[in-house]
Amino acid sequence: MIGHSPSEAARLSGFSLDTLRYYEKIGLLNGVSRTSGGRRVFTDDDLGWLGLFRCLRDTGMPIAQMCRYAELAREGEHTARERQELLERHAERVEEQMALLRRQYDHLRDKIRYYEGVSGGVRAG
Amino acid sequence: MIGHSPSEAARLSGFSLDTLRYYEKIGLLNGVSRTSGGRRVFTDDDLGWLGLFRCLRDTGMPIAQMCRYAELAREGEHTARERQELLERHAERVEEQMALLRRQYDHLRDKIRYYEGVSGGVRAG
DNA sequence: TTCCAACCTGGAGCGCGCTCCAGGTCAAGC
DNA sequence: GCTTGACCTGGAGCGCGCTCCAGGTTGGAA
Repeated sequence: MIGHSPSEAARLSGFSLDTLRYYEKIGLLNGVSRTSGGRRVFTDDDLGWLGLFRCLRDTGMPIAQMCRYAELAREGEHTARERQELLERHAERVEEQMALLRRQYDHLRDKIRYYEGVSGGVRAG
Repeated sequence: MIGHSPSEAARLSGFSLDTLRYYEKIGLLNGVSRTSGGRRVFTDDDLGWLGLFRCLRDTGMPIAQMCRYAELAREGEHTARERQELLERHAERVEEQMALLRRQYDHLRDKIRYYEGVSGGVRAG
């Protein structure tokens, strides 16, 4: 539970320093503690949140929705169901996203296969 | 080989009218023919290109790179190898993208599973 | 004590990919 | 001929998610 410096938090989370500050500024990251000199100290719990944000961002969740989730979590245990539903709906969108990505990847592979064949008669690129 | 109206092209390609015009403006879509009155007529070949652009966009290729590809295609058959390599490199990035997406999806599902368990002791959201 | 790298703040700026708008033209149906 | 809706152009504007900047502070090492 020793704190982490901003640069350490950046390294561990994969977010830039500016992004960490930005996340705090918009209220996504809440209550990050400070040294007496005013410098941020990230706890393991903060890093846990950052890990979640990393997951949600990588799967395409808009920041506004992550803010909503974080806010719910701050409101306490009685919002657990709503948070769960939020994540569930997101997971469903991710599934669609994965399906689309796979379909288009297959198209792309087909296209490449045309090029691998004899070099004649390829249309539309 | 009958031409398609702009709105038809939009419907068939899934791009908006504005996007079709934008793609032509930046030179991604090239040489779209016109009626005597100045209105666009999209050929099946144009739609083929739009289908490719749809595939590439859905898989996250930046527009600049699609422009590069289209330009190469215009230069003729001798750029076939370079185009193939461009697509191949893109396909590899898509594979990484899919792997990341799956990993993060699994994390997300883990997270949801915590909520499905008893409602106690959940950290970081 | 002095140095310097890491950190702080508020706010402006940016890159991307569209999206919207004003003001005008075209053409099919009545 | 008139209406109406689809279309045209050039250019401004937007939403997102950062990213950068200026100018100042902090704090550990030499």
